[in-house]
Amino acid sequence: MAATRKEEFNKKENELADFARVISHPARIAILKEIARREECICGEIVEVLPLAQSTVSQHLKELLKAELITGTVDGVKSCYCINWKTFEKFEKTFTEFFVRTKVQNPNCC
Amino acid sequence: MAATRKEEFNKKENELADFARVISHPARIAILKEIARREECICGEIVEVLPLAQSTVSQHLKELLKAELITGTVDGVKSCYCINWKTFEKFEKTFTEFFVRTKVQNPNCC
DNA sequence: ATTGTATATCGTAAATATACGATTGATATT
DNA sequence: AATATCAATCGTATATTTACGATATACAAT
Repeated sequence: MAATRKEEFNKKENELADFARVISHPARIAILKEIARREECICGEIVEVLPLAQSTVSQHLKELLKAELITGTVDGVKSCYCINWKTFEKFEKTFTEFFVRTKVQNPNCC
Repeated sequence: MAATRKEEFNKKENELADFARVISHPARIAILKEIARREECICGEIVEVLPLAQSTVSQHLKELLKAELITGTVDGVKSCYCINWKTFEKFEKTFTEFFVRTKVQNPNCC
């Protein structure tokens, strides 16, 4: 790239694109599902389940934290992760809105 | 990377991740919205509206075609693009299912 | 036939993402 | 205090993505 042109698009478009990027890797989806399934997960449990090195899982967790899709708390030497349901709902709403609004734009659809 | 490990994740996870990747750039979202709004778009109209070079828009269109989110037909010297609503619905369903199922996994949520 | 127009493709540069091993830091155990 | 364990971070290699200009191709208009 010369330089990204993302700033030239509007906020909604960038927000949806950013949200999509967060879940655009199967590892991050698997991590989210695992944490949701267990209610809360220590990092080691996630590493055990995923076919990736510990450092790679840690990187993916960092991405999810940055997006605030999960929260992380230190429990002694371990790290415990939970889904941040508030953000999770926000993601869901943003995607749903995109799909619904885009369809509505086109009166002949469906 | 050494080599991607995506094959090691299951089909559903990879499908959702792939779908997310397609809409993980604001230009592609803007293109989809523009096509939906106009019902059908010739390439030039999209290029006019987007803050990107013609060749870059063409690349994004190719991505959307590859994902079958749009269809493209040649009309003389011009190219006309439409939303492929069938795939569009499939995307919507896949995202919705992910959000709903992940929430259901966690009985204490909401 | 020549010229113009629209768009896809090619080549390339640079940014970003993904993955891993090694290291670090912090706590827990002995 | 010494050692073990867990997880974050660093450094690095490589793959992928994004962007553009230049070029090629195909049709339209003159």
